[in-house]
Amino acid sequence: MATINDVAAKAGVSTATASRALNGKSTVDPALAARVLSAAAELGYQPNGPARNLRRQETAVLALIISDVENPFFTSIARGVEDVAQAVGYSVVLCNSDENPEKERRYIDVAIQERVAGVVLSPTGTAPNVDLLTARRTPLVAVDRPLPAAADMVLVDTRSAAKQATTHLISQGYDRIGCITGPAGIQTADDRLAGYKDALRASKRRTSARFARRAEFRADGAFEAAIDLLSQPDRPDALLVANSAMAVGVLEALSKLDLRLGADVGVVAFDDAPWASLVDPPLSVVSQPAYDIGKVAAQLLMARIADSSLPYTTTTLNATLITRGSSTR
Amino acid sequence: MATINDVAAKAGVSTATASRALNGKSTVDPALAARVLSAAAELGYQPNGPARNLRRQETAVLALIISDVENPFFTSIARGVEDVAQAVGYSVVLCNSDENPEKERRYIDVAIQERVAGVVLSPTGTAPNVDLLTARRTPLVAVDRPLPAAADMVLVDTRSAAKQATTHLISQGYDRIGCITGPAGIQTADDRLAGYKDALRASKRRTSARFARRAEFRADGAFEAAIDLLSQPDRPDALLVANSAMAVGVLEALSKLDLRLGADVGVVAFDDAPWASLVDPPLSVVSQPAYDIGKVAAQLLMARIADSSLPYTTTTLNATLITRGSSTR
DNA sequence: GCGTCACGAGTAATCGATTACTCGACTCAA
DNA sequence: TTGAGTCGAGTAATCGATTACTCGTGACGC
Repeated sequence: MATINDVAAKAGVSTATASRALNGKSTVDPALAARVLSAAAELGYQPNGPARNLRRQETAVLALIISDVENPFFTSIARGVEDVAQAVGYSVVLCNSDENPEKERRYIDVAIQERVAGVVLSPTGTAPNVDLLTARRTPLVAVDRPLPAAADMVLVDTRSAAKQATTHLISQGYDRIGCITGPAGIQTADDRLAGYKDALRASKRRTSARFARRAEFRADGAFEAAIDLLSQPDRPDALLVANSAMAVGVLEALSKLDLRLGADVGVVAFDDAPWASLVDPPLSVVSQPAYDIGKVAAQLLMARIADSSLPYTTTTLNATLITRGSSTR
Repeated sequence: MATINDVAAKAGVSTATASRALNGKSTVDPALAARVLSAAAELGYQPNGPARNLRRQETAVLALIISDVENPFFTSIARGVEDVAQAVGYSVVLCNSDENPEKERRYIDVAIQERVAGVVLSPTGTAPNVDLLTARRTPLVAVDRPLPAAADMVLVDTRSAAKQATTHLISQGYDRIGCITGPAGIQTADDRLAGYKDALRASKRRTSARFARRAEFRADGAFEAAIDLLSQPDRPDALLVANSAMAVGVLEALSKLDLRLGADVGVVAFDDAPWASLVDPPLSVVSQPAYDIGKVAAQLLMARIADSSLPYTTTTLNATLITRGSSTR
């Protein structure tokens, strides 16, 4: 593969001049620069990234480590990050930690080793993973879930959204409201449960552990949980569901138990999936501004890359409740 | 950030020995190796990727360039690629070309510059983009869509699946069958249309351009197309839809036009989305083995990285028709 | 007892691009 | 005419890790 030396030789200049010409630096005779450029084109020269990065001690690559590529919420974030990054000439590499702290650590290691310019992370692991980054002053923005560490964060007011959704269910006349949320320790899962309890408490209802269940953020776990909840003698008559994959499981459970969505069991789920309005009745959802999360995160990251002394900020975006038929009797 | 020299100095050995110890090479006194390892741990040493890659002239990173991160079909492929890569110690970086040849080229450039070990590509652009890779003998596997170039490919027998799905609709008594597929020039879109026509021809029906529409592989385009098709005086009584995002648009159109799924308009869509069985009646689909595509692609890529002289192969996986209520009157 | 060999460890070259420093040529003003 | 200043281009150091080659030590065989 052609190197810059080959280009320089072919153009009859020194490597230094070739480098300057290729990078559009000020001080090169236009005639020489043209010779260099055409030599480069002829040879199909592509700069050697590792060599350049080694010398420059910096890269124009951002790592985006998300906890689930198959979750549309995270892929929307990805799109937001990417749009911003592209606009300023950065590339984004997406890594899938799969809610697995070990995989997360591996990708953080890769990010550090490749000396990426910055990292956007939806943290699944615990503090030690993140410390690897902060210890090296790698610019970092956490999305979706807060971090104890010193870092910028972009979050959603998920707790109050959960409260609002639950209050909505109460106002619609549902009485025994349950909640299916994600694993303990995942902040968003805990927040949604907390918001749910906030609403019950605010309306002077007793919160009962019998009506709350946890499962992986997936359809099958939610299915089991819903079957379990809805098979109780005094089953819940409404459910708050913590994301759209879980909503699939819940709706399957309703259908299996022959319960009517809305009429028998009201449902509000987090994440406005494209299919939400296709089910009958249409599904009420809490819509999260995923794309904006990514966008804001990328902007914060770019700012911090430019100036590492910036104070750390936490941006909280609003989720909005979209009521449809599934939360009305 | 600590370098290998710092580690060597701290352990009181030469950099060469430090390097050998850190890489677990044979010929190092265990005592020295232990000193090196503990020095490295103490300093929080992380190798400098660019330096290592520069010297080694190779990386343990695969690039996966897909045309739409928000399409579950592609994220399933991603998961397949990643599982295989992880198992053999490679990392995967995901790049989103967004069906945009220009973005695709940019990411291919990045892949070349970073000297990734190999590329898995769902090609959206035209030949020149890919030539950049083949000219440099970068191992390449094309997925989902064929490539004129010399490369391994992993495809789906999408044409015959489309034929089979259409034949199924015919056998269910639908008479005027339409097709909503993706943009011209995208092979899978063309194949699905071709398979659809194959079936019509095989049953001695006239294929009519009036019943075929193209749109972006998205819900909104398919919505328009469906509205358009179904507003005709002698509207189709069944539709073959080229992917699950489009299916969302089609179902929205049905609902808007007050047509009953199945009874008024039979539908079979490509991709078995998790929500397909939640709509009423459940949606019949052509299920593609996305995860396996990714898995096979990664295996082929690893094989070619190990031995570049391997003959090029094309693997065609089978899609399976899953009939549910939406294709029965 | 001496030469050979094996082995562990160090020295220094190397990967390719960038850039500090240097050098020569030329301009312009005194 | 000459010295200061400017500008363009080349030389070589540098980034950090790997590794070919070299060197010294000690074991072993003849």
